Amino acid sequence: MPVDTEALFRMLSDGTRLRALMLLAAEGELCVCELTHALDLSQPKISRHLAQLREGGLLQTRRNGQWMYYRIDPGLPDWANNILHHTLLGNAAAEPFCNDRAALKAMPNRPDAACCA
Amino acid sequence: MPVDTEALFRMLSDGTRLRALMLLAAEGELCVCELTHALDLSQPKISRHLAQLREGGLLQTRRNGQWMYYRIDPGLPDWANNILHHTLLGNAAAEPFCNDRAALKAMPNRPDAACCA
DNA sequence: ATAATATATATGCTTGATCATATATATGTT
DNA sequence: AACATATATATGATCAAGCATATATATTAT
Repeated sequence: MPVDTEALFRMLSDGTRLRALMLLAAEGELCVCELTHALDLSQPKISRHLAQLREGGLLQTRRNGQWMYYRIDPGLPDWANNILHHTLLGNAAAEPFCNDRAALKAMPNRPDAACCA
Repeated sequence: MPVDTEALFRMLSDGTRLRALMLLAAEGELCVCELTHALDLSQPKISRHLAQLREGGLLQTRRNGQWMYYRIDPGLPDWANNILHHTLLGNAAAEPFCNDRAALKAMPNRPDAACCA
């Protein structure tokens, strides 16, 4: 199902989902445990919001062993990509988004997605 | 008070507010009765959402006689303007936005804002 | 000029719906 | 068994709709 305008903004209107999307927009692909660590939130909370984003057509998933990787759906329409892009541009340097990226970089024992993509 | 990212998206996540904002983005400045006619919704409902948009820092008002005119706050930060701009670009031709503009054009006895701006 | 009325807009109040969180539990992988 | 992830349920909070009503401005009549 395609993303409609109102639904996209509803997805972006929650802090947890917005942080997850910005991190994914900046990093490309992340598993649930990386998002849980970077945003410092409970795993069920993250998982639930990721499921919403997937059901809403914003994210795609890929299983790699025990890890479930999420990425922004590459088939999003241009206007939706533009909105994500400008949101990242306008906010990447601000809290909490910059802090989330720093926490991700500092995460010990990150599963290596590149090895089996 | 400045607009923060999450609050902006919360404003855009409601159909009535989104339609009002798109119409204002396209037309520049409109009074409550024009919005009420174009969106074909009750006056209290429109007025409620316009008040939210004003309190959220997205709209400014100007009284002209018995009419209250609303416009998008010219002092919005660039990233917020970009988001409104791309949202309009990506959706102006689709329902319900195109229909709202048509209904506005067809409105009889529109108050003339230009005469006393 | 005052009073009465009409029009435009805003705002309490209540109700029903939606939504995010927390906790607990289940499923799937190594 | 241990880890990663998902889901079910309950609860509290937020939110939008509808209605009635209040305020402000304009118009008309006396």
